[in-house]
Amino acid sequence: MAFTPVQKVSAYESIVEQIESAVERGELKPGDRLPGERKLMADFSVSRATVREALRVLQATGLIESRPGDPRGAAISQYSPRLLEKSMSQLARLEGVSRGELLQFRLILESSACLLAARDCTDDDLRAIEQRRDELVRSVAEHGAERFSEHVGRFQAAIRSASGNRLLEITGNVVSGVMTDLLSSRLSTDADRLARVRRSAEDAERLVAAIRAREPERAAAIQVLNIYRFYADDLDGHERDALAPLIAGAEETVGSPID
Amino acid sequence: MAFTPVQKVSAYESIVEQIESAVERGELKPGDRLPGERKLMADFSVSRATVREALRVLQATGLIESRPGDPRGAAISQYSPRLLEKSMSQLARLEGVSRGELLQFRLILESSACLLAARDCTDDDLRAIEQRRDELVRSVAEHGAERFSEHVGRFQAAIRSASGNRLLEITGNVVSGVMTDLLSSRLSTDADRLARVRRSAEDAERLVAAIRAREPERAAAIQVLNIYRFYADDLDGHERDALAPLIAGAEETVGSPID
DNA sequence: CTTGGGTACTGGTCTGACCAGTAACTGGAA
DNA sequence: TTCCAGTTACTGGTCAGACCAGTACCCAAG
Repeated sequence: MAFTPVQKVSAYESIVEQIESAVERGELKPGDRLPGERKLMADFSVSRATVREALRVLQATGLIESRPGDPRGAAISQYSPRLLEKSMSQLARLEGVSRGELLQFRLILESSACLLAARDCTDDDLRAIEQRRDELVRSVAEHGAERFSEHVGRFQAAIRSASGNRLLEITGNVVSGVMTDLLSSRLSTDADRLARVRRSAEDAERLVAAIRAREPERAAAIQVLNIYRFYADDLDGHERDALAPLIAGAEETVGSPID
Repeated sequence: MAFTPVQKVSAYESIVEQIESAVERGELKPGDRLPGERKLMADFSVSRATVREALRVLQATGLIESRPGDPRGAAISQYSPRLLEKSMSQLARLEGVSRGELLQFRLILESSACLLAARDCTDDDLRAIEQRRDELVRSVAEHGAERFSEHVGRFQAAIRSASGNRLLEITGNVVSGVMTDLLSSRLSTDADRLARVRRSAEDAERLVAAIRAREPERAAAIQVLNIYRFYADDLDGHERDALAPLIAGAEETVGSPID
């Protein structure tokens, strides 16, 4: 006969669970209002401090939002990737994930996004991508490397969005954000950086051409090479080795204009 | 001249930020202890309720752990993918990500993991994979579909771990977990399920052979087909179309024993 | 050296209070 | 009738002080 460990659920945990499951079951939808803390305290028959701890947890996990003074009470939030961002950057930072691993993971995501985008993006998607590309190219021509990261971020985000897969899109956005965050301190010399930025802008044009021509493999390969070359100088030998095959494959594909 | 919006940080938020940044700066490492709540309340010169709300947030984001009665105070936790899991399943559930999207994303992750594992897993990794495969095959032979999901989960987790990329590993684990979670209710008939399970066990053997033979593309393709076929019946036509090209490519690769 | 209480603490919860801030109501001006 | 400003009744944020059940640790008895 097997016994199960007793599990004592604290009061605030129970409240969190009840509200969470109400949201999961769809009884509470984004925009809906929770009662005020004083009402909740009566409903759950606990003190206000306990209610507040539960609400804090729900707020920390991005499930609800509240503003002081608002008589309408806390609101169920629209989904936002904030928590995913936090947990990803936590993973990358605390778990000591190396820059090489981060880049490798990003290459996987970005190349997949390009592949999918080239295969089945809509005309609207394509227009959005081309607009971002124009802004990027113009910004590089006018301001050089200055506002590059902002524009290239938007350009690549448009591609991820065009992939049609929101998991891929959001995860890609997060990883890309974490990367620029973590590597922003390691800026190369201005001249070097400008050269990278110019090459990246050219790659953007090739990439859009490949997407427009519906050449998935080629689009993916261009993006892999583009991102890799942009960060390659920051890697050490070992990290570069781990990426070598991906890169080699990409170079081969890009080498052949139409395969 | 540009003004910046004033941002009023509440007391508990300020506490959270201070402790978080102490961890990020490495001043607090996993296992280290925070002072008790009464000490913290004096240090930050706030009331205990405020300290507790801050600690609740830190606990919800997985940064600290505490047990009632422990005179040593709360402890900085070892990293755990709990938060990532939570945010991923939140994304999949709340954002209304379709099963097709989820599967597509998983195929991307799993095939990449197989690719990397086949390319550069260590002998230890390989041994671990083969052990999981043996357990899986034996379980299917003895108990049929009964404990399949548990064993196949461990088998695939071993492959992800062998990929050498922890981001890929953890993300893959999470997505796979979310998927089994979300689809566990949709069980097919027993006979049908048994057939799927048997085919999956055979694929596992082929997959390990490909990894052992260091055939990355082949390994990736086998896994794509394996997972796709396992879930294909649950998809509708539209969802299947979105995956078609991935599958077609995989079938081609698997078709050629050594390419 | 082990072991069983005792003790001094912990975190979880409660009560009751004050404050700054917001939404909505109200009534008078246009 | 429309519009604006002051009022009001609430909100969430914070504080103080208290009690309880539970834990780690110490120390004395075996």
